[in-house]
Amino acid sequence: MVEAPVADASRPRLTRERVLRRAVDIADAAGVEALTMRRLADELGVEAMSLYHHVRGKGGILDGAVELVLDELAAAADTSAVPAQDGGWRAAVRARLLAARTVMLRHPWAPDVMAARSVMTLGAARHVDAVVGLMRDGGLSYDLVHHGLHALGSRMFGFSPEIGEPDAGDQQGADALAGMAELVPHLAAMLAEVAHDDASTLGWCDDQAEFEFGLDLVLDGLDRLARGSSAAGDGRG
Amino acid sequence: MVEAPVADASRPRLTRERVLRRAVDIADAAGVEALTMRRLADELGVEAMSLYHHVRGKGGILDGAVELVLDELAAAADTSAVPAQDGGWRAAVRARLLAARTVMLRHPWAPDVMAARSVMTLGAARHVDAVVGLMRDGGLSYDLVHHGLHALGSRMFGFSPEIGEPDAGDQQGADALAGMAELVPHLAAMLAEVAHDDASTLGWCDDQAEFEFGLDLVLDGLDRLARGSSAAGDGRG
DNA sequence: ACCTGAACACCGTTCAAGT
DNA sequence: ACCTGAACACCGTTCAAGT
Repeated sequence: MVEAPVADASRPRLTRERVLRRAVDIADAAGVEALTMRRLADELGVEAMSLYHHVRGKGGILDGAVELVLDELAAAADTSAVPAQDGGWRAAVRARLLAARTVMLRHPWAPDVMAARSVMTLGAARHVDAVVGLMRDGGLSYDLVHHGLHALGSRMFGFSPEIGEPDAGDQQGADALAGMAELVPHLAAMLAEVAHDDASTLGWCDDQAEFEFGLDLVLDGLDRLARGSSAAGDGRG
Repeated sequence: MVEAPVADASRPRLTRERVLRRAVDIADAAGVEALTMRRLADELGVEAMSLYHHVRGKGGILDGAVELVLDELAAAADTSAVPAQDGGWRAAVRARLLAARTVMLRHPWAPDVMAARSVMTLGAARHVDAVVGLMRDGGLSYDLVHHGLHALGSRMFGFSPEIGEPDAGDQQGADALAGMAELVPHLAAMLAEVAHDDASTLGWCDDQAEFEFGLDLVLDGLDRLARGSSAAGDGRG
Protein backbone atom coordinates (compact mmCIF):
# COMPACT_ATOMS: atom_id res chain seq x y z
CA MET A 1 0.00 0.00 0.00
CA VAL A 2 2.79 2.37 0.92
CA GLU A 3 4.63 3.66 -2.15
CA ALA A 4 8.29 2.89 -2.58
CA PRO A 5 10.04 6.09 -1.59
CA VAL A 6 12.81 6.12 -4.17
CA ALA A 7 13.87 4.63 -7.51
CA ASP A 8 10.23 4.22 -8.45
CA ALA A 9 9.64 3.33 -12.09
CA SER A 10 6.78 5.85 -12.19
CA ARG A 11 9.20 8.60 -11.24
CA PRO A 12 12.12 8.61 -13.70
CA ARG A 13 15.33 10.13 -12.48
CA LEU A 14 15.40 13.89 -12.20
CA THR A 15 17.39 15.56 -14.92
CA ARG A 16 18.28 19.10 -15.95
CA GLU A 17 16.54 18.38 -19.25
CA ARG A 18 13.36 17.15 -17.54
CA VAL A 19 13.32 20.11 -15.17
CA LEU A 20 13.64 22.67 -17.96
CA ARG A 21 11.09 20.97 -20.24
CA ARG A 22 8.56 20.97 -17.43
CA ALA A 23 9.34 24.62 -16.68
CA VAL A 24 8.54 25.53 -20.29
CA ASP A 25 5.30 23.53 -20.11
CA ILE A 26 4.18 25.35 -16.96
CA ALA A 27 5.02 28.78 -18.35
CA ASP A 28 3.19 27.95 -21.60
CA ALA A 29 0.11 26.73 -19.83
CA ALA A 30 -0.13 29.12 -16.89
CA GLY A 31 2.35 31.96 -17.41
CA VAL A 32 5.70 32.69 -15.80
CA GLU A 33 4.14 33.89 -12.58
CA ALA A 34 2.86 30.34 -12.08
CA LEU A 35 6.35 28.95 -12.52
CA THR A 36 7.47 28.58 -8.91
CA MET A 37 10.06 26.24 -7.49
CA ARG A 38 7.46 24.49 -5.37
CA ARG A 39 5.00 23.92 -8.22
CA LEU A 40 7.72 22.82 -10.62
CA ALA A 41 9.03 20.33 -8.07
CA ASP A 42 5.51 19.17 -7.31
CA GLU A 43 4.73 18.39 -10.94
CA LEU A 44 7.97 16.43 -11.14
CA GLY A 45 7.00 14.43 -8.04
CA VAL A 46 9.87 15.80 -6.01
CA GLU A 47 10.66 18.35 -3.30
CA ALA A 48 11.57 21.92 -4.23
CA MET A 49 15.10 21.61 -2.91
CA SER A 50 15.88 18.71 -5.21
CA LEU A 51 15.82 21.07 -8.16
CA TYR A 52 18.94 22.82 -6.90
CA HIS A 53 20.99 19.74 -7.67
CA HIS A 54 20.29 20.17 -11.38
CA VAL A 55 19.89 23.91 -11.97
CA ARG A 56 21.37 27.08 -10.50
CA GLY A 57 18.20 28.25 -8.77
CA LYS A 58 15.23 30.09 -10.21
CA GLY A 59 17.37 32.23 -12.47
CA GLY A 60 19.01 29.19 -13.97
CA ILE A 61 15.60 27.70 -14.68
CA LEU A 62 14.43 30.84 -16.48
CA ASP A 63 17.62 30.99 -18.53
CA GLY A 64 17.39 27.30 -19.36
CA ALA A 65 13.73 27.57 -20.37
CA VAL A 66 14.55 30.44 -22.74
CA GLU A 67 17.38 28.40 -24.18
CA LEU A 68 14.94 25.58 -25.01
CA VAL A 69 12.73 28.09 -26.82
CA LEU A 70 15.73 29.38 -28.75
CA ASP A 71 16.55 25.83 -29.82
CA GLU A 72 13.02 25.60 -31.17
CA LEU A 73 13.54 28.90 -32.93
CA ALA A 74 16.70 27.68 -34.61
CA ALA A 75 14.94 24.56 -35.86
CA ALA A 76 11.99 26.55 -37.22
CA ALA A 77 14.27 29.04 -38.94
CA ASP A 78 16.19 26.25 -40.63
CA THR A 79 13.12 24.54 -42.06
CA SER A 80 11.59 27.75 -43.39
CA ALA A 81 14.79 29.22 -44.78
CA VAL A 82 14.54 30.97 -48.13
CA PRO A 83 17.15 30.53 -50.88
CA ALA A 84 19.58 33.43 -50.57
CA GLN A 85 19.28 34.64 -54.14
CA ASP A 86 15.50 34.46 -54.16
CA GLY A 87 14.72 38.09 -53.39
CA GLY A 88 18.02 38.77 -51.74
CA TRP A 89 18.95 39.24 -48.10
CA ARG A 90 15.71 41.07 -47.42
CA ALA A 91 13.49 38.06 -48.13
CA ALA A 92 15.84 35.74 -46.26
CA VAL A 93 15.87 37.89 -43.13
CA ARG A 94 12.13 38.38 -43.39
CA ALA A 95 11.52 34.62 -43.55
CA ARG A 96 13.78 33.98 -40.56
CA LEU A 97 12.15 36.60 -38.36
CA LEU A 98 8.66 35.40 -39.27
CA ALA A 99 9.75 31.87 -38.40
CA ALA A 100 11.05 33.18 -35.08
CA ARG A 101 7.68 34.78 -34.52
CA THR A 102 5.75 31.55 -34.94
CA VAL A 103 7.88 30.02 -32.20
CA MET A 104 7.56 33.01 -29.86
CA LEU A 105 3.79 33.00 -30.25
CA ARG A 106 3.83 29.53 -28.75
CA HIS A 107 5.76 30.86 -25.74
CA PRO A 108 4.39 34.34 -25.02
CA TRP A 109 6.31 34.52 -21.73
CA ALA A 110 9.69 34.13 -23.43
CA PRO A 111 10.09 37.76 -24.57
CA ASP A 112 9.40 39.02 -21.06
CA VAL A 113 11.94 36.66 -19.55
CA MET A 114 14.53 37.55 -22.18
CA ALA A 115 14.01 41.23 -21.47
CA ALA A 116 14.21 40.75 -17.72
CA ARG A 117 17.33 38.59 -17.79
CA SER A 118 19.14 40.06 -20.74
CA VAL A 119 22.29 38.09 -21.06
CA MET A 120 23.72 37.08 -24.38
CA THR A 121 23.11 33.37 -24.30
CA LEU A 122 24.46 31.00 -26.91
CA GLY A 123 21.05 30.42 -28.49
CA ALA A 124 20.30 34.12 -28.78
CA ALA A 125 23.75 34.85 -30.16
CA ARG A 126 23.37 32.12 -32.78
CA HIS A 127 20.10 33.60 -34.00
CA VAL A 128 21.57 37.09 -34.23
CA ASP A 129 24.64 35.65 -35.91
CA ALA A 130 22.49 34.08 -38.61
CA VAL A 131 20.74 37.39 -39.31
CA VAL A 132 24.05 39.24 -39.40
CA GLY A 133 25.34 36.65 -41.86
CA LEU A 134 22.35 37.07 -44.16
CA MET A 135 22.65 40.86 -44.16
CA ARG A 136 26.39 40.77 -44.68
CA ASP A 137 26.02 38.36 -47.61
CA GLY A 138 23.50 40.84 -48.99
CA GLY A 139 26.23 43.42 -49.21
CA LEU A 140 25.44 45.54 -46.14
CA SER A 141 28.42 46.93 -44.25
CA TYR A 142 28.94 45.73 -40.69
CA ASP A 143 28.18 49.26 -39.58
CA LEU A 144 24.81 49.28 -41.31
CA VAL A 145 24.07 45.77 -40.08
CA HIS A 146 24.78 46.94 -36.55
CA HIS A 147 22.40 49.90 -36.86
CA GLY A 148 19.90 47.55 -38.43
CA LEU A 149 19.93 45.20 -35.46
CA HIS A 150 19.14 48.10 -33.16
CA ALA A 151 16.40 49.36 -35.46
CA LEU A 152 14.82 45.91 -35.54
CA GLY A 153 14.90 45.81 -31.76
CA SER A 154 12.68 43.09 -30.34
CA ARG A 155 11.36 42.31 -33.83
CA MET A 156 14.70 40.51 -34.11
CA PHE A 157 13.12 37.76 -32.02
CA GLY A 158 9.75 37.84 -33.68
CA PHE A 159 7.75 40.06 -31.39
CA SER A 160 7.10 43.70 -30.76
CA PRO A 161 5.99 44.88 -27.35
CA GLU A 162 2.65 46.60 -27.59
CA ILE A 163 2.45 49.46 -25.16
CA GLY A 164 -0.44 51.84 -24.90
CA GLU A 165 -2.74 50.26 -27.43
CA PRO A 166 -5.31 47.78 -26.24
CA ASP A 167 -5.14 44.33 -27.79
CA ALA A 168 -7.90 42.70 -29.70
CA GLY A 169 -10.62 41.82 -27.25
CA ASP A 170 -9.27 44.07 -24.50
CA GLN A 171 -12.64 45.20 -23.29
CA GLN A 172 -11.22 46.99 -20.28
CA GLY A 173 -8.93 49.07 -22.49
CA ALA A 174 -11.77 49.76 -24.87
CA ASP A 175 -14.02 50.97 -22.07
CA ALA A 176 -11.27 53.12 -20.60
CA LEU A 177 -10.68 54.79 -23.95
CA ALA A 178 -14.36 55.31 -24.59
CA GLY A 179 -14.62 57.05 -21.24
CA MET A 180 -11.97 59.60 -22.15
CA ALA A 181 -12.82 60.10 -25.79
CA GLU A 182 -13.26 63.84 -25.41
CA LEU A 183 -9.87 64.13 -23.74
CA VAL A 184 -8.07 62.32 -26.58
CA PRO A 185 -9.99 63.35 -29.68
CA HIS A 186 -7.41 62.37 -32.31
CA LEU A 187 -6.86 58.96 -30.80
CA ALA A 188 -10.56 58.30 -30.44
CA ALA A 189 -11.23 59.35 -34.02
CA MET A 190 -8.45 57.19 -35.34
CA LEU A 191 -9.60 54.12 -33.44
CA ALA A 192 -13.20 54.66 -34.50
CA GLU A 193 -12.20 54.73 -38.14
CA VAL A 194 -9.71 51.88 -37.96
CA ALA A 195 -12.06 49.65 -35.98
CA HIS A 196 -14.74 50.21 -38.57
CA ASP A 197 -12.50 49.48 -41.54
CA ASP A 198 -10.84 46.45 -40.11
CA ALA A 199 -13.64 43.96 -39.64
CA SER A 200 -11.32 41.02 -40.15
CA THR A 201 -10.18 40.91 -36.54
CA LEU A 202 -12.24 40.72 -33.42
CA GLY A 203 -10.69 43.83 -31.91
CA TRP A 204 -8.78 46.75 -33.28
CA CYS A 205 -5.47 45.39 -34.39
CA ASP A 206 -4.19 42.48 -36.39
CA ASP A 207 -0.93 41.84 -34.58
CA GLN A 208 0.54 39.72 -37.35
CA ALA A 209 -0.17 42.32 -40.03
CA GLU A 210 1.24 45.10 -37.85
CA PHE A 211 4.36 43.07 -37.14
CA GLU A 212 4.94 42.58 -40.85
CA PHE A 213 4.27 46.24 -41.59
CA GLY A 214 6.86 47.40 -39.06
CA LEU A 215 9.33 44.76 -40.17
CA ASP A 216 9.02 45.72 -43.81
CA LEU A 217 9.37 49.40 -42.97
CA VAL A 218 12.70 48.71 -41.31
CA LEU A 219 13.96 46.27 -43.93
CA ASP A 220 13.00 48.65 -46.76
CA GLY A 221 14.78 51.47 -44.99
CA LEU A 222 17.94 49.43 -44.58
CA ASP A 223 17.79 48.28 -48.17
CA ARG A 224 17.51 51.87 -49.34
CA LEU A 225 20.47 52.91 -47.19
CA ALA A 226 22.52 49.99 -48.49
CA ARG A 227 21.89 51.18 -52.03
CA GLY A 228 22.96 54.68 -50.98
CA SER A 229 19.93 56.41 -52.44
CA SER A 230 18.97 58.51 -49.42
CA ALA A 231 20.02 59.28 -45.88
CA ALA A 232 17.92 58.58 -42.82
CA GLY A 233 17.99 61.35 -40.29
CA ASP A 234 17.88 64.78 -41.80
CA GLY A 235 16.99 66.19 -38.40
CA ARG A 236 20.26 66.05 -36.53
CA GLY A 237 23.45 64.18 -37.16
CA MET B 1 11.53 61.47 25.55
CA VAL B 2 8.78 59.39 24.03
CA GLU B 3 7.72 60.62 20.61
CA ALA B 4 4.20 61.82 20.08
CA PRO B 5 2.50 58.94 18.30
CA VAL B 6 0.31 60.88 15.92
CA ALA B 7 -0.19 64.34 14.33
CA ASP B 8 3.54 64.94 14.63
CA ALA B 9 4.76 68.02 12.75
CA SER B 10 7.73 65.96 11.49
CA ARG B 11 5.30 63.54 9.87
CA PRO B 12 2.91 65.42 7.60
CA ARG B 13 -0.35 63.74 6.82
CA LEU B 14 -0.21 60.79 4.48
CA THR B 15 -1.54 61.53 1.05
CA ARG B 16 -1.94 59.69 -2.23
CA GLU B 17 0.33 62.30 -3.79
CA ARG B 18 3.04 61.83 -1.14
CA VAL B 19 2.86 58.03 -1.44
CA LEU B 20 3.26 58.06 -5.21
CA ARG B 21 6.05 60.65 -5.21
CA ARG B 22 8.00 58.59 -2.74
CA ALA B 23 7.36 55.46 -4.80
CA VAL B 24 8.90 57.15 -7.85
CA ASP B 25 11.90 58.26 -5.76
CA ILE B 26 12.53 54.74 -4.51
CA ALA B 27 12.23 53.21 -7.97
CA ASP B 28 14.56 55.86 -9.41
CA ALA B 29 17.17 55.34 -6.73
CA ALA B 30 17.03 51.60 -6.19
CA GLY B 31 14.94 50.01 -8.93
CA VAL B 32 11.38 48.66 -8.92
CA GLU B 33 12.39 45.48 -7.12
CA ALA B 34 13.29 47.68 -4.14
CA LEU B 35 9.83 49.26 -4.19
CA THR B 36 8.04 47.16 -1.56
CA MET B 37 5.07 48.12 0.53
CA ARG B 38 7.09 47.82 3.72
CA ARG B 39 9.98 49.97 2.53
CA LEU B 40 7.70 52.59 1.05
CA ALA B 41 5.75 52.80 4.31
CA ASP B 42 8.97 52.89 6.29
CA GLU B 43 10.35 55.85 4.36
CA LEU B 44 7.07 57.65 4.95
CA GLY B 45 7.28 56.97 8.67
CA VAL B 46 4.20 54.79 8.67
CA GLU B 47 3.14 51.15 8.75
CA ALA B 48 2.67 49.22 5.52
CA MET B 49 -1.06 48.82 6.01
CA SER B 50 -1.62 52.58 6.16
CA LEU B 51 -0.84 52.81 2.47
CA TYR B 52 -3.99 50.90 1.62
CA HIS B 53 -6.10 53.84 2.75
CA HIS B 54 -4.69 55.96 -0.07
CA VAL B 55 -3.91 53.57 -2.93
CA ARG B 56 -5.39 50.37 -4.29
CA GLY B 57 -2.53 48.13 -3.24
CA LYS B 58 0.80 47.49 -4.95
CA GLY B 59 -0.73 47.61 -8.42
CA GLY B 60 -2.27 50.99 -7.75
CA ILE B 61 1.09 52.29 -6.62
CA LEU B 62 2.81 51.11 -9.80
CA ASP B 63 0.08 52.61 -11.98
CA GLY B 64 0.19 55.87 -10.04
CA ALA B 65 3.97 56.09 -10.25
CA VAL B 66 3.83 55.63 -14.02
CA GLU B 67 1.18 58.31 -14.22
CA LEU B 68 3.52 60.77 -12.46
CA VAL B 69 6.21 59.97 -15.02
CA LEU B 70 3.74 60.54 -17.84
CA ASP B 71 2.86 63.94 -16.37
CA GLU B 72 6.56 64.76 -16.50
CA LEU B 73 6.62 63.54 -20.10
CA ALA B 74 3.75 65.81 -21.06
CA ALA B 75 5.49 68.82 -19.52
CA ALA B 76 8.78 68.05 -21.27
CA ALA B 77 7.05 67.54 -24.61
CA ASP B 78 5.29 70.88 -24.32
CA THR B 79 8.43 72.87 -23.58
CA SER B 80 10.42 71.31 -26.41
CA ALA B 81 7.64 71.39 -28.99
CA VAL B 82 8.65 72.32 -32.53
CA PRO B 83 6.59 74.70 -34.70
CA ALA B 84 4.37 72.54 -36.87
CA GLN B 85 5.38 74.04 -40.19
CA ASP B 86 9.10 73.90 -39.37
CA GLY B 87 9.98 70.68 -41.13
CA GLY B 88 6.49 69.30 -41.02
CA TRP B 89 4.93 66.56 -38.91
CA ARG B 90 8.10 64.53 -39.05
CA ALA B 91 10.19 67.05 -37.12
CA ALA B 92 7.38 67.66 -34.66
CA VAL B 93 6.93 63.96 -33.88
CA ARG B 94 10.68 63.52 -33.68
CA ALA B 95 11.00 66.34 -31.15
CA ARG B 96 8.20 64.96 -29.01
CA LEU B 97 9.58 61.44 -28.89
CA LEU B 98 13.09 62.68 -28.08
CA ALA B 99 11.59 64.76 -25.28
CA ALA B 100 9.79 61.66 -24.04
CA ARG B 101 13.11 59.86 -24.09
CA THR B 102 14.83 62.39 -21.84
CA VAL B 103 12.12 61.80 -19.25
CA MET B 104 12.21 58.02 -19.52
CA LEU B 105 15.99 58.02 -19.10
CA ARG B 106 15.41 59.56 -15.68
CA HIS B 107 13.05 56.70 -14.79
CA PRO B 108 14.52 53.56 -16.38
CA TRP B 109 12.06 51.35 -14.50
CA ALA B 110 9.02 53.02 -16.10
CA PRO B 111 9.10 51.13 -19.43
CA ASP B 112 9.20 47.79 -17.63
CA VAL B 113 6.26 48.70 -15.44
CA MET B 114 4.29 50.01 -18.40
CA ALA B 115 4.92 46.78 -20.28
CA ALA B 116 3.99 44.63 -17.31
CA ARG B 117 0.78 46.49 -16.48
CA SER B 118 -0.30 47.54 -19.92
CA VAL B 119 -3.50 49.41 -19.46
CA MET B 120 -4.35 52.52 -21.43
CA THR B 121 -4.03 55.14 -18.72
CA LEU B 122 -5.03 58.74 -19.27
CA GLY B 123 -1.46 59.98 -19.34
CA ALA B 124 -0.39 57.40 -21.91
CA ALA B 125 -3.46 58.04 -24.04
CA ARG B 126 -2.80 61.80 -24.02
CA HIS B 127 0.74 61.29 -25.26
CA VAL B 128 -0.39 58.98 -28.03
CA ASP B 129 -3.19 61.39 -28.86
CA ALA B 130 -0.69 64.21 -29.32
CA VAL B 131 1.39 62.12 -31.72
CA VAL B 132 -1.69 61.06 -33.67
CA GLY B 133 -2.69 64.71 -33.91
CA LEU B 134 0.71 65.74 -35.28
CA MET B 135 0.69 62.99 -37.89
CA ARG B 136 -2.87 63.68 -38.90
CA ASP B 137 -2.16 67.37 -39.30
CA GLY B 138 0.76 66.33 -41.48
CA GLY B 139 -1.69 64.76 -43.89
CA LEU B 140 -1.33 61.08 -42.98
CA SER B 141 -4.48 59.00 -43.11
CA TYR B 142 -5.74 57.51 -39.86
CA ASP B 143 -4.96 54.12 -41.30
CA LEU B 144 -1.32 55.03 -41.93
CA VAL B 145 -1.09 56.72 -38.54
CA HIS B 146 -2.36 53.52 -36.94
CA HIS B 147 0.23 51.40 -38.71
CA GLY B 148 2.80 54.01 -37.77
CA LEU B 149 2.05 53.72 -34.06
CA HIS B 150 2.61 49.98 -34.23
CA ALA B 151 5.81 50.42 -36.21
CA LEU B 152 7.14 52.90 -33.66
CA GLY B 153 6.36 50.43 -30.90
CA SER B 154 8.04 51.30 -27.64
CA ARG B 155 9.92 54.13 -29.35
CA MET B 156 6.60 55.88 -28.97
CA PHE B 157 7.54 56.38 -25.33
CA GLY B 158 11.17 57.19 -25.93
CA PHE B 159 12.83 53.87 -25.40
CA SER B 160 13.63 50.72 -27.28
CA PRO B 161 14.17 47.49 -25.41
CA GLU B 162 17.61 46.13 -26.14
CA ILE B 163 17.55 42.37 -26.28
CA GLY B 164 20.49 40.23 -27.14
CA GLU B 165 23.10 42.90 -27.47
CA PRO B 166 25.23 43.72 -24.47
CA ASP B 167 25.11 47.31 -23.27
CA ALA B 168 28.06 49.58 -23.02
CA GLY B 169 30.21 48.36 -20.16
CA ASP B 170 28.54 44.97 -19.98
CA GLN B 171 31.71 43.07 -19.24
CA GLN B 172 29.88 39.82 -18.58
CA GLY B 173 28.21 39.97 -21.97
CA ALA B 174 31.49 40.85 -23.61
CA ASP B 175 33.25 37.91 -22.01
CA ALA B 176 30.42 35.55 -22.92
CA LEU B 177 30.58 36.63 -26.54
CA ALA B 178 34.36 36.40 -26.64
CA GLY B 179 34.09 32.83 -25.39
CA MET B 180 31.85 31.78 -28.26
CA ALA B 181 33.41 33.83 -31.03
CA GLU B 182 34.05 30.77 -33.21
CA LEU B 183 30.42 29.69 -32.84
CA VAL B 184 29.06 33.06 -33.99
CA PRO B 185 31.61 34.26 -36.53
CA HIS B 186 29.49 36.93 -38.23
CA LEU B 187 28.41 38.48 -34.97
CA ALA B 188 31.93 38.44 -33.57
CA ALA B 189 33.34 40.02 -36.73
CA MET B 190 30.68 42.72 -36.73
CA LEU B 191 31.25 43.61 -33.09
CA ALA B 192 35.00 43.64 -33.52
CA GLU B 193 34.73 46.11 -36.38
CA VAL B 194 32.05 48.29 -34.79
CA ALA B 195 33.80 48.41 -31.43
CA HIS B 196 36.98 49.52 -33.16
CA ASP B 197 35.31 52.23 -35.20
CA ASP B 198 33.20 53.63 -32.44
CA ALA B 199 35.69 54.91 -29.92
CA SER B 200 33.32 57.59 -28.70
CA THR B 201 31.48 55.34 -26.28
CA LEU B 202 32.87 53.17 -23.54
CA GLY B 203 31.25 50.02 -24.84
CA TRP B 204 29.86 48.95 -28.16
CA CYS B 205 26.74 50.97 -28.69
CA ASP B 206 25.65 54.55 -28.37
CA ASP B 207 22.07 54.06 -27.26
CA GLN B 208 20.99 57.59 -28.07
CA ALA B 209 22.39 57.43 -31.61
CA GLU B 210 20.80 54.03 -32.19
CA PHE B 211 17.46 55.27 -30.91
CA GLU B 212 17.54 58.17 -33.34
CA PHE B 213 18.62 55.93 -36.20
CA GLY B 214 15.69 53.58 -35.67
CA LEU B 215 13.28 56.44 -35.13
CA ASP B 216 14.35 58.17 -38.33
CA LEU B 217 14.12 54.93 -40.28
CA VAL B 218 10.48 54.55 -39.25
CA LEU B 219 9.57 58.21 -39.73
CA ASP B 220 11.20 58.30 -43.16
CA GLY B 221 9.34 55.16 -44.14
CA LEU B 222 6.01 56.61 -43.06
CA ASP B 223 6.74 59.88 -44.83
CA ARG B 224 7.51 57.99 -48.02
CA LEU B 225 4.31 55.99 -47.75
CA ALA B 226 2.31 59.16 -47.12
CA ARG B 227 3.71 60.63 -50.32
CA GLY B 228 2.71 57.43 -52.09
CA SER B 229 6.06 56.92 -53.74
CA SER B 230 6.63 53.27 -52.84
CA ALA B 231 5.01 50.41 -51.00
CA ALA B 232 6.43 48.72 -47.95
CA GLY B 233 6.08 44.99 -48.01
CA ASP B 234 6.69 43.49 -51.41
CA GLY B 235 6.97 40.09 -49.78
CA ARG B 236 3.39 39.28 -48.97
CA GLY B 237 0.31 41.45 -48.79
C1' DA C 1 -11.61 58.41 8.77
C1' DC C 2 -7.23 57.01 9.47
C1' DC C 3 -3.63 54.13 11.32
C1' DT C 4 -1.84 49.89 13.62
C1' DG C 5 -0.16 45.04 15.10
C1' DA C 6 -0.62 40.35 14.43
C1' DA C 7 -1.42 36.95 11.33
C1' DC C 8 -1.98 34.47 6.74
C1' DA C 9 -0.52 32.56 2.52
C1' DC C 10 2.77 32.74 -0.31
C1' DC C 11 7.92 33.33 -2.34
C1' DG C 12 13.27 31.70 -3.14
C1' DT C 13 16.82 29.75 -0.66
C1' DT C 14 20.20 27.89 3.29
C1' DC C 15 21.29 24.19 6.18
C1' DA C 16 21.82 19.97 8.47
C1' DA C 17 20.36 15.58 7.99
C1' DG C 18 19.20 11.42 5.74
C1' DT C 19 20.08 7.44 2.02
C1' DA D 1 25.59 11.90 -5.40
C1' DC D 2 21.05 12.78 -4.75
C1' DC D 3 17.00 13.93 -2.16
C1' DT D 4 14.50 15.65 2.01
C1' DG D 5 12.23 18.36 5.99
C1' DA D 6 12.46 22.22 8.75
C1' DA D 7 13.59 26.76 8.97
C1' DC D 8 14.83 31.62 7.46
C1' DA D 9 14.03 35.96 5.45
C1' DC D 10 11.34 37.96 2.67
C1' DC D 11 6.72 39.28 -0.11
C1' DG D 12 1.50 41.44 -0.62
C1' DT D 13 -2.55 41.44 1.82
C1' DT D 14 -6.76 40.42 5.26
C1' DC D 15 -8.66 41.30 9.61
C1' DA D 16 -9.88 42.92 13.97
C1' DA D 17 -8.69 46.36 16.85
C1' DG D 18 -7.45 50.85 18.25
C1' DT D 19 -7.92 56.35 18.11
